[in-house]
Amino acid sequence: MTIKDIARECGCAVGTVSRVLNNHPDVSEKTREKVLAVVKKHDFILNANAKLLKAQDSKTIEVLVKGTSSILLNSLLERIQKRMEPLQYNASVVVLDEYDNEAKAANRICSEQKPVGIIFLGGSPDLCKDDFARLPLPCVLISNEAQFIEGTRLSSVSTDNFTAASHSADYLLRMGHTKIGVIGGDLGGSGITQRRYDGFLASLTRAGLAFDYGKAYATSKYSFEDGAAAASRLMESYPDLTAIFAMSDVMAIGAIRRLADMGRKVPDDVSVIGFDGIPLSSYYQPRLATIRQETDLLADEGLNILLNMIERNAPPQNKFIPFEFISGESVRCLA
Amino acid sequence: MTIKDIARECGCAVGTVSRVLNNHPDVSEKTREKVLAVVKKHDFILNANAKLLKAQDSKTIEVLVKGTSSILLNSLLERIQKRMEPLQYNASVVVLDEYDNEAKAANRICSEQKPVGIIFLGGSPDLCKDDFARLPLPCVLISNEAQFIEGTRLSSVSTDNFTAASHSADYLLRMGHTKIGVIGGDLGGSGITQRRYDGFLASLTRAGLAFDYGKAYATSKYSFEDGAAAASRLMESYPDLTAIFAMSDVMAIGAIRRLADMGRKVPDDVSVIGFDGIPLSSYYQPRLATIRQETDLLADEGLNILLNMIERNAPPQNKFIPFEFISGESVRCLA
DNA sequence: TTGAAAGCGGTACCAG
DNA sequence: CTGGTACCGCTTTCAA
Repeated sequence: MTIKDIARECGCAVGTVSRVLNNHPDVSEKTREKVLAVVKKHDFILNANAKLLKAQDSKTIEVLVKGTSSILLNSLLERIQKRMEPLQYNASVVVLDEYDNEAKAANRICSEQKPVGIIFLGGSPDLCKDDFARLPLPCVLISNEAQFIEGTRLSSVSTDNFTAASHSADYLLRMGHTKIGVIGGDLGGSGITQRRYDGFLASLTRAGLAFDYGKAYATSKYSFEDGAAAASRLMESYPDLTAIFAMSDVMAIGAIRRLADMGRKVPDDVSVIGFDGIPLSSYYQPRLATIRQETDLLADEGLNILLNMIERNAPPQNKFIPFEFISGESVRCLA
Repeated sequence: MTIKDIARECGCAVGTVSRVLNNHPDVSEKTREKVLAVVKKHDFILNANAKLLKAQDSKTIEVLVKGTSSILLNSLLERIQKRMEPLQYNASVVVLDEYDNEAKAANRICSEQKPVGIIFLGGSPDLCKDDFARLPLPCVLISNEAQFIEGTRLSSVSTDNFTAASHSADYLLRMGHTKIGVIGGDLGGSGITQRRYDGFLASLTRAGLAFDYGKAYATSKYSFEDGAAAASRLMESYPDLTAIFAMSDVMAIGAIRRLADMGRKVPDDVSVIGFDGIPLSSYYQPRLATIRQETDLLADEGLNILLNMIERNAPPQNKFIPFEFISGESVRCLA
């Protein structure tokens, strides 16, 4: 079933059918109705491949998601889809594997889908600045900071990870904790992990405390299981710690569970603080102390910036959106 | 940058470049090398739109995911992608909104992407049997039961929801609970919710107990928040219940948290049992009693069945995979 | 082994 | 307002 078949059945030319299906105004009402009737009858839909092959620009905004596993990404995605709905653009979501290069993928998608803009969710963009720099269209990174990538039409909206982490650390210090362990991702690069670590360290330094990376830092992936394992290692290398700063809620919860299994109750014996503010954090027992990232705001701002770049040719922009500290029930005051 | 540009630069015809890029054997080694060099130099990639427009069949298996929000779906998706990697097929993932018709979408994708098979994750297929019936290629539903859809090349792999729910109910009964509330989705249709409800009821009936739907059933969506709200309603309509059967772990956790806030401790005051066996269930406090669905097995079996249909023209097949009951810490024995 | 050319299903321009 | 037609980038058949 092609546009040709429809045209034949309507007794008109393919061009006419195309015009009807694309809502062009220059078609007589009579013809339009006839065509629509036949189209409906067959449930006909235009072949997107042919359409894109021809098109110079589609009204599509591409959303590139890297790693579906994160709860955060899912809520961002949901919000973006909802916000795009009433707009003249349509969203196309592409899910990338954890390990493939999002900028390369973006370049390919550009030439194929011809989107008017791209939204990046997740991933760690420092890996491939060059590929990012090559992108010829408006892009926005959501939840990753892009301040460091230059020479592109690349914006970003994110939480101020440095300040937020520093805020959490200050809270722990204020509650009388000085022996603090950290559970986080791999350091290095300009990723989120490093920013959070820097913020944490800055607070400790300001308070005149040293941080012994070797005994007080445990590396963990983004999973309950890994968070739990990291907690075990931490308790071994740093048995007298009184608080743990985890770089995600998921790690924090893995840690809390493991601590409980080791007979250490949170917050009575050990305090734990998370990061992200996922819904679960307020449904866990105990409720997690954490940094709530306003995912809806992140998504909205990201979209706004992108639309500004697309429609008004606005320059790239790197924006922080405010975070909220939730004190929860997982930190005990030693003072 | 098109195949024409490459051809010009190589001093050969487009057909030759195409043959090289598709690994056809009938190209001289010399020509092949020259073409590949130029291709590499420009990082050239074929335009997928043009390719698909032309192609009769792609070696693509389409994965249609409905509703990203579910943790279960994400782990299924991950597993499927991993398993497909070494195969001759490539996976293409399409994420659908909660509310659009997956069978219609599948029909469109069929004519556009020309996949060799489709995997459906999530959604409730009873809505549109006709559209499913129209699908002209091997399909498999994972985690949904498709026993009832006829006249299609439609297979399914799922947990035996009826038996599993019945098993949970029996467990509660054996622990001395007779006043049991239920938190679940909308009933009706042949969806998972109804199957679980039927299984639950069957056990109660077998034990000679009546179930008062009006006071003992609270409807909830798949979220912590809704599970919590449902728990509130349930405690109001059925204050003296001693156990709650929740149709998902997420609902169960929402309920447990709300019960705690109402001063009812789980399992001391109220017992709660979940369903799904998501990773969180064993990291929550208390650990959840639940039905563990073997997601990896679900994914593997689904893929196997699909491949059998594609490659050996095997008939559709509806398969249950075994589940595991986890007793956890959220149910108290009254006996 | 290679080149030339006919489509795949649309869109958009040009004439009428 | 409508029909005819040249392309979009690629694959594949047919000849050379």
